[in-house]
Amino acid sequence: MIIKENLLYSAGATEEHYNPGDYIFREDTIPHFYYQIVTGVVKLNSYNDDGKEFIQNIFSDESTFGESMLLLAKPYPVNAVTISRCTVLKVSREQIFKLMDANPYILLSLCKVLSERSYEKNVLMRKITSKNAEERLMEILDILKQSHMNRDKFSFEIPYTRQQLGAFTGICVETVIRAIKRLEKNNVLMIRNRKIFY
DNA sequence: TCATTAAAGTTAT
DNA sequence: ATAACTTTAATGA
Repeated sequence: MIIKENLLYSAGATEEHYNPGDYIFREDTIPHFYYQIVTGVVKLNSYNDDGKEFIQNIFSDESTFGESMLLLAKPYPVNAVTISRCTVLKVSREQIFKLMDANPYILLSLCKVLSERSYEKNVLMRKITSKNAEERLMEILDILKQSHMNRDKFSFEIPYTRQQLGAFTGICVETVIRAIKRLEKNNVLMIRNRKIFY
């Protein structure tokens, strides 16, 4: 959790409810709010000229998203779309700036979040330059697993569909499917009723 | 090696 | 039932 919920409420936070597929904000619009997920999963995506989706990031419970654009007051370069039912706290830009003024540690934790995001992007960019789809996929599986604790083989259920993995890596679904099957043959991962365990 | 297209199978709502 | 997701196969860059 980046900012305590009661603090957000004291800053006039409103609780927003979304159904899967709802847009929280759209590309090219100006940010006016700080968003923090209470429950649910949100993706940041964009579409290329062919209409192919590219997922930039996926966030779930207790994380904030779109904060860098809010601070900069630059138009969103991505859409925020809910993947599941979501409850999200929403605080106006003015109020969140007041909060940061009054609570230096909030500023600090925001800095930390931004640094983390930047670091993750660097790692991702570095890894995603791997040659073939199979290796690229393995790299992002590694990254995803790092966020959850258990290091054991096959202990981590990938919380994404093959389509989402494809949109996340820029690989088409069919290739994801084939690559994953090959990885299963090589004992890198395990498939149990269509769920991927890594 | 991989994207694309098409078509069919499976699961979730 | 319908939509969403997965799978297989053929083709071409």
